[in-house]
Amino acid sequence: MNALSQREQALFLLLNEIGIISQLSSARLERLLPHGLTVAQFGLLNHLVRLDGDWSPARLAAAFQVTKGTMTSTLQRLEAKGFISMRANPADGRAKIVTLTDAGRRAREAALAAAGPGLADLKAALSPADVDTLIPGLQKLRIWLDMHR
Amino acid sequence: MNALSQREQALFLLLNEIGIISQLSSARLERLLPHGLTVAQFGLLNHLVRLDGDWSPARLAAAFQVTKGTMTSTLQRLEAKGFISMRANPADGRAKIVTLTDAGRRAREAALAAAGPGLADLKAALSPADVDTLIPGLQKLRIWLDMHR
DNA sequence: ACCTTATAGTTTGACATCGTACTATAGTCA
DNA sequence: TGACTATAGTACGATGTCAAACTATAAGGT
Repeated sequence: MNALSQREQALFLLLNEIGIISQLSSARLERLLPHGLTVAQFGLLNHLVRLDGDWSPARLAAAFQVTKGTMTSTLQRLEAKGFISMRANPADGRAKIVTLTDAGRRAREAALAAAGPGLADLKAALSPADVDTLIPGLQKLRIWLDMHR
Repeated sequence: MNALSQREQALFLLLNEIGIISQLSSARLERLLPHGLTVAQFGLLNHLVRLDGDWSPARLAAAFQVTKGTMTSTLQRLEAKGFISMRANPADGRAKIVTLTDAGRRAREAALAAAGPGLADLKAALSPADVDTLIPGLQKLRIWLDMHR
């Protein structure tokens, strides 16, 4: 009936918790974001601000570990909002170059300011020690999953 | 420029890792499932098998922490596959009663058997101690998020 | 040069999810 | 009994996501 070992059950529980947290925290964050930004869009803006330089959609897809199709869609929506611009890569006829616009930079600032309080509330849920305990294990799991897909 | 304290940044990183793991592990599981079952559908079948009794869509939505609309949609797809049946609740004209069918029970068995190996592989990623370390903190976070939404 | 393979990006169809709005039934209370 | 409020379920539109199929360009090998 239950074909899972105890260890497998623990792993199952772990992934279950992670799924629920992901869902709840995304919904929570998204409600705070301005300009109708989604979590995916906000993440992309943050990435482009922090790691300046030229990014192709393919590199972005790899960085976020989503498919190219998913990245195409998110980039199109951000472009429609005027927060990024895309141009052809003169050195590679297949590729595009993604650039953050000034409006995108401002939107990211506003989003960060709006999201801050939501994150601050979370301090009540987890102590700094809790967070430090969780992060290494989760990174291990994330890296393993990334390498074995 | 970066309006987040160090602690907030750590929390942000934590939620980021959780989001990526959730995405990768769901995609991984879904590739293994038979009958075109999705993770959401599989979770629902598991729930109905383990916790026998009568469940309304509303109770299921609360248990899975999704909206009623989401649950309506998933239940309709499972019903179309013949894995659950729904009937009106004679004691409450608003409510429905969800029941697992025999085909649903068999599909869940098959799905569990198919998912087992994928979970077993994960043992290579995390030791039992790692899992035991992660679960309490994640539960704390999940419960807090659930209570504050 | 040509053929094969790899990579970049888009499109499409299916699903889960949210939030909002809506209908119908229950329950409460004056 | 009648009005207000709460709950159950559904519908809709938007978004993210995947997988698969497709086009276009690049790179390698013979």
